[in-house]
Amino acid sequence: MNVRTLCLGILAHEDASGYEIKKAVEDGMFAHFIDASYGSIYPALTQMLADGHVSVREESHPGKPPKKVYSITSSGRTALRKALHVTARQDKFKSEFLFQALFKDDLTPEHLAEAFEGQMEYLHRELAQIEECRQQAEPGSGHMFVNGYGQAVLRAAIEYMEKARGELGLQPPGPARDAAE
Amino acid sequence: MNVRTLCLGILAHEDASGYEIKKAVEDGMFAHFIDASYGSIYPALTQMLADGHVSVREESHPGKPPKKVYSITSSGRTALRKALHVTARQDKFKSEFLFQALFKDDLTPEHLAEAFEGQMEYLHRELAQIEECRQQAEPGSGHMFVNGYGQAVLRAAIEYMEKARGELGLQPPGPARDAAE
DNA sequence: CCTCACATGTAATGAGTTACATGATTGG
DNA sequence: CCAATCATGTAACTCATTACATGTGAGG
Repeated sequence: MNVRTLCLGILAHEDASGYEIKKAVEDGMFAHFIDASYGSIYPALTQMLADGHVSVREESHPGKPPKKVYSITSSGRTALRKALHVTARQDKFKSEFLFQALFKDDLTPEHLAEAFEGQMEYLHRELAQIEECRQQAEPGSGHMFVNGYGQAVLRAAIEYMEKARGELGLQPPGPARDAAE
Repeated sequence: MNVRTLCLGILAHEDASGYEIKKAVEDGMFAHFIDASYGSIYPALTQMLADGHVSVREESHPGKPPKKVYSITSSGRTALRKALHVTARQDKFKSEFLFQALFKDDLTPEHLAEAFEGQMEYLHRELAQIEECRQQAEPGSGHMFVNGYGQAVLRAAIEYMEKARGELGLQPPGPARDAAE
C-alpha cells in the first residue's frame, strides 16, 4: 500500500485538502493504516490529479487561508477498488519498544521505566483516539470493525503491560501521572 | 532503530552469520522488532566490522558451504547499550488488512473472505511461532516478557476476528482449513 | 509583535528493498 | 541433472522522511 491509495481511501470517505488528509492520518479516522507526511501527500495528490483520479476546487473560508479541496472521481474509485484487491502486504507485529524490553537488563532502571511508561502512554493515547472515532462511525461500517479490532488489541496490550510491571522489576507509578482517563 | 542495532542485539544473544541473522529476523527469536533483508544485513555487518563493533571468524561445517560467524565485541556492547538508551521511535499500530476491512463494501465477498482468512492465518502463524520461541526462552529473560506481550496481543486479535466474522458477513470456514492447531 | 494553527509545496537525503550475481552441497 | 537449502555480496531503485521555503489570519 502507498500514500496514493491511502489518499484515495480518505477521499472516498469525504472531500479533503492535503492538510486535512494529514490530520486524518495523524490523529483522525485514518490513523491506523500507514504513515504519510506532507512530503508524500502533496505530491500524491498532484499526481492523482494528473491521472484524473481526483479533482480539485479552491475553497475560501473567511478568516482562514484558502485551501484546495480534492474530490475522488469515478476513475479514482476504480483505482481504489483495484488497489484494494491486490493482496495487501502482510501485516507485521513489530515493536521497537519490545526490542528495548528484550534487553531490559542492559538498560538502567530509570530508562527501562521511561520506555515502559512511554509505551503505556502511547497505548492509552491510541485507545482514547479510537474511542473518539468510534462515536463518529456509522454502525455496520468498516470503521466499526476496524475500531473494534484496535480496541481489542490495545486493551490486551495494556492489560498485559499492567500485569507484567512486576516481571520487569517496576513499581506501579505514582497515583497522579496520567490524568487523561 | 536500524538494522545495525538489530544485528548487535542478535549477536549479543549469540554469535551468528549474516544468513543466520536473516533467519532469526524472519522466523526466529528476533521476528517482532524490525525488518531486515540480506541487502541491509550484510552491509551492516561489514560496516560494524570496520567500526570494531563485531569480529569475524570463518567456520566450515562438513557438508555445508563455509560461513562467516560474527561475534559482538565490547565496543559493540557499548554501542548497543547506547542505541537502546536513545528513546525508541514510538510504536505504531498500523495494518493494511484493516485498511481493506475499512472498505469491505467495495470488495467482492470472495476478496473480503480471502483478506480475512489471510489475516487469520497470519495471526495463527505468528502465535505458533511465538509459542515455539517461548520454549527456548529462559525464565525471567526479556524474551519471556516479549513473548507474553505478543501472545496477549495476537490472542486478542484472533478472538476479535472470530467474533467479528458475522459482522463482516462471512461464514465460518469449512472444518478442514487450518490443520496447524 | 509574536506565536500558533492553517495551508501548500519542493529538494535533499536516507534507509531500506528488490533484483541481480555467484557458488557449494545434498537428496531426489 | 535439477531443485532446494545454505551462504555471501552488490547495485539500482523506490519511496518516503526531513528540512526547507513561503504565506495568511487570529488571538494573546
